[in-house]
Amino acid sequence: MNAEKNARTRRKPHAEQRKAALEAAELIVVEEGLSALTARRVATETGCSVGTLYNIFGHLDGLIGEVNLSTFRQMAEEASRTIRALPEEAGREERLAALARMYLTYARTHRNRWTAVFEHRPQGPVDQRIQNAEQLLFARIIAAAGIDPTSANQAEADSLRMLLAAIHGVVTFAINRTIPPADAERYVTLIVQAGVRGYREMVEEGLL
Amino acid sequence: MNAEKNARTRRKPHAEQRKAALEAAELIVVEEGLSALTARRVATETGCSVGTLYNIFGHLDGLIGEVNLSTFRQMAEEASRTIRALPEEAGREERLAALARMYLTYARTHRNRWTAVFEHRPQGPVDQRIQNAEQLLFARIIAAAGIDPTSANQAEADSLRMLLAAIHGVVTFAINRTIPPADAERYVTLIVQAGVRGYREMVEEGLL
DNA sequence: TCCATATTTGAACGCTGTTCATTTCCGATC
DNA sequence: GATCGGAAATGAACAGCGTTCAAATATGGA
Repeated sequence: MNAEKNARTRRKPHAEQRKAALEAAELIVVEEGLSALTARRVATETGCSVGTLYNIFGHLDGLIGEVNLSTFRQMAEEASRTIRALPEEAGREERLAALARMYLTYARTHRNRWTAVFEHRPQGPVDQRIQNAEQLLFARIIAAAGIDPTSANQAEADSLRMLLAAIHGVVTFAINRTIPPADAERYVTLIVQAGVRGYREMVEEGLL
Repeated sequence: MNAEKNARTRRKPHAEQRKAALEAAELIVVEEGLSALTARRVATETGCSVGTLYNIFGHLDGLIGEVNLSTFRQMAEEASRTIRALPEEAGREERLAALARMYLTYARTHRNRWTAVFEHRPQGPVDQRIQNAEQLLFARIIAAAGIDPTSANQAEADSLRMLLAAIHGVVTFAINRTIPPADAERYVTLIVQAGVRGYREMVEEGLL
């Protein structure tokens, strides 16, 4: 009767089912790609019914969203690791280049995971938690580049945003056009160098 | 009996059906996006049966491939137009910037068409004609940048390839993160400038 | 023990791409 | 004009998809 009491008393619903479904879903995506992820398949592998999955996640998009969220978190974690491994005296170019190579490496070694993030086009609005994870990742990169996020110099943050988009493009092509690994890594590094230096030069010329 | 004679005599099979199906498919993609493209739908709208479509195109991938091929040709045509409109004395940076803006504009004004090209992941090997169309487009850009394709300086062609990948990344983000149009155009131009200038600087420093 | 409610279930719906036995068509031959 | 044979068109059928929801089940509280 008392909803509050029920909520307190009742053991957290869906907890184990949710966890099991997520693990199964991640395994499927990692091993066979997003297109292999199916409600019936996850249900079978977790030993529950499709109906239960829909009770938990609402739509399949919800389940896919969870997988992609965990991918974003993995990438944010990798980014932290990369930044920590950087020598104290590393400059902006070096720091960004390391992050760019990390992004490329992540995409290559977690190909299906990484691909799933961009293959998935959710019908409804994007989950707030995914947007948060995305922003967190970006914030870490901003910080690693030595840019004050509250800085009045918005142009600096903008140019970094472009640089990330550019790197994403190169990684995308590297992933599905099978550029040789060594080349791709060199390319990504070059893009960072060209971007940072081109930006610096343009600032010096008063173009920005 | 005589196959050769039959082939000569018989009116070209599937000709009108093929044309009608293609037109219907393009209209659907343009107006509602790739996900609305359905074998039954095309069949209904062209007044034939699904079976006939499969006789003509083999798989739905074949039909989608045709739509994307025509998109590539449109882009190649736009590229030619852009290059022709360029002043004779325009330098590499200006020429590439114009092409990059054209790419962005095309993606924005033919959003569904452009998106379909990258949403579609064919099962089998990519159609040779699409690869040709892609190469033609790239060749035109190479030429517009004033690079001799047979040049021994492979580094120059490579750096251009990277630049295109980078621009593609920026356009991708511009398309589905809704960056304001004016900003996106500026970004793309900046990427070209940064890329060309960064490359030049690196050559001067002997890094390349 | 019994009840009310929360949870799980899986058959069913409408959709998809794809197949293929059948029918329909049409040019060549008599 | 009739007949024939192979090419072309057909659409019901199949397996699979995401999704729904009435019915079955499980469970905490009295």
